[in-house]
Amino acid sequence: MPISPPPTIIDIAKRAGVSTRAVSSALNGTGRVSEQTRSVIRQIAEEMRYQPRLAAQLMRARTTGGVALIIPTDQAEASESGAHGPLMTNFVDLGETEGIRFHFDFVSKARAAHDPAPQSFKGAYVDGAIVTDSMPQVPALRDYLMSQQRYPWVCINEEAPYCVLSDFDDAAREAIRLLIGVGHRNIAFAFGPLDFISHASARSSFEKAAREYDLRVENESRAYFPYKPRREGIAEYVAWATEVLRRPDHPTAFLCSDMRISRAVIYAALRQGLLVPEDISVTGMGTTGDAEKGYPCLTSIEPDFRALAELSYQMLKELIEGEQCVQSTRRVPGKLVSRDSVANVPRGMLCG
Amino acid sequence: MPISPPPTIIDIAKRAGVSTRAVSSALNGTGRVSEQTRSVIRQIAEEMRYQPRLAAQLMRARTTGGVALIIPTDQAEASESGAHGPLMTNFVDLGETEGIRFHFDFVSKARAAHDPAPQSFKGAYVDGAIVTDSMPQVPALRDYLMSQQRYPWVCINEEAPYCVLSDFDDAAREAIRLLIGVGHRNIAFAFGPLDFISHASARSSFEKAAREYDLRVENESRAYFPYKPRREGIAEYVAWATEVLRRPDHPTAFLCSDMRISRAVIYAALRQGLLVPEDISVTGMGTTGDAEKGYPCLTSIEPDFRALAELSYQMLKELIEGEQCVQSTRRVPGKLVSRDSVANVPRGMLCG
DNA sequence: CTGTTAGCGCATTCAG
DNA sequence: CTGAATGCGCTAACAG
Repeated sequence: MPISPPPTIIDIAKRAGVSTRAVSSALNGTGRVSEQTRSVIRQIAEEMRYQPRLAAQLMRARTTGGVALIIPTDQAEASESGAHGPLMTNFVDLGETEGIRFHFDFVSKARAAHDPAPQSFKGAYVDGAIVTDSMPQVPALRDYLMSQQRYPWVCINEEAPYCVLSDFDDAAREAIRLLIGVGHRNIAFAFGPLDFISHASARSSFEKAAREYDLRVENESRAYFPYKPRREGIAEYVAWATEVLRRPDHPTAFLCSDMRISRAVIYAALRQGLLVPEDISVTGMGTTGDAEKGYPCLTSIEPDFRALAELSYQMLKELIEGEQCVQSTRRVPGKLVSRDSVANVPRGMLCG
Repeated sequence: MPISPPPTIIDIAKRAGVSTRAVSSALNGTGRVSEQTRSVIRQIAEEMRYQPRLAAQLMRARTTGGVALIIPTDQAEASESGAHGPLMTNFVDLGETEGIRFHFDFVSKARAAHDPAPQSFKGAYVDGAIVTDSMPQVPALRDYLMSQQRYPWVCINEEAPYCVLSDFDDAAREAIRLLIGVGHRNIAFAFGPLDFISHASARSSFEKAAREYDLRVENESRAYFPYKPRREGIAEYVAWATEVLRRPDHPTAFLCSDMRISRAVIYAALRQGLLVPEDISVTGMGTTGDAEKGYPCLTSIEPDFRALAELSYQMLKELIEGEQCVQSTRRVPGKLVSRDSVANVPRGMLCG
């Protein structure tokens, strides 16, 4: 049997012997309808499995109730930033509680090069956009966003006219306090590419905290790794960590701004017979998923994705609704979560 | 200045001094318009930055040109299945080349419990759906999909009336041939929860290949791990691997159906002074991202996400367009990709 | 061959 | 509570 076309309010109106206006009122709670007819109409709508057509609603409405979540992605490193997963699921949650349609819109470097306008800005079915980080990878997109006026947008973890940024100051302090508390004095820092705001911000937070706690970090114990795709990066991290750990007075703890660097350090340590966390402590930075995808699970600093999502949406909402001027950049503190990669400094290495 | 509303074909028609029909024809290549007026109209549309309103197009069209990619997700383990990333980016690519709107629709266990109909089935803005695996986590969704008639759907890596499944037979053979080729004879198997089709299918592929190559796998060298969330799982893997590796005649290679198990084995080995890959070889199964997010990068079996996406879309297209009966379940071979976790069996352990 | 007119589709809402 | 108008892109039917 051919599937009958979806019912419209007209079908319902006929069946109920009322006008379409009555149906609309009854279902949306607008206008005036008697409780009597309202419940009859509801009943019938239920039976016929009525669902309003989004297209028809969008035709009428001046505002769409939709928000694009724009995710710049270079196909090659699609899976590298573990942040997209948690961000998306948090936006899904938010969409459910706030009743808005989030439209996930991946824009690839290749596409942006020949047409920088994101797909979701094309059909007039969103009111604005939230843009996730990793924009340095897709510069054309940024230029386009700045140049257009129609859609308000706010950035997550990226400087922009309106943005919300992770703040790692507290978490960095906490991490260093934790390490000092269990006896570590000789600590190494390792950072990912500083043109990514998360790494740059982690660095400044760590350096600030180190100063506050009078921690001396040797220059040889500081590393800055440029961007390398995938495996190449890791090989470099391992080489560095191996080198550092060969020194007789090597550090007993490593603070890293990237999970892969952390993993590389652990690997390098283990290969020289140094156990983690018994001999060497390591912390990471990134998502829960990445922290728990290997062993030992990493004590690490994590962005507060929930808050990032909520705040960015709040800002966007203000921008969409109001002439109201909102605070243009906000910060949300990251948090340190303790797992299994930090322990007391070994007896033999205690100094003072 | 207030932003002027987006232009419509009416605005263009006025500006060009023609009818709206002419504009529509010119822009869509339907009907007949002289090259003359066509280029004039195109010019004007360009200048005015005209974009057709999706809502208006959808109103008229009987088919929407949209496809939902339904991703069942339990918030808690959102980041666990690394497959979502590669799948999504492949669908984005596909959407660009095929000119279809893919609508990513995450459905959480919680939501499905009180309303099993996916959001994307509500407003009549897609023609059908592709459903990714991990459905066992959200059983209500499956029941709903089976019960409804309106939208055709095809499953990826999950048994269903229409589905496309990864086939690891060839890759498993290749993996075992690789290991045997470099001298391994004493091999262990470790599998994740068998109620996930990927693990179950990996198991049968490995067992089949083992028989073909006359490989004897001791019963103590086989492990089946039930589903445990996150860290708990890993601790168990490590305990098992540690135990196995303590045996004097321990295996020299581990074939695992999950990257986390692989990582746990490597960790356990390293802690007992066994190097990977020099002393112990390990393979994994999963995504490129997970294989390269730690060290050593894992030689592993990977689903062919590109083909999975393409085939599932082809099938769905046939279902949407045709009364045509399509082949109802198709298989796409996974592939073995060599990285750094497999090497020659150590001299001392060579047998025969 | 080139073009126009007159609806269609459907949920919402203003004026009765 | 009802009738009719609105929003906009598409297309069958018709005219020059």
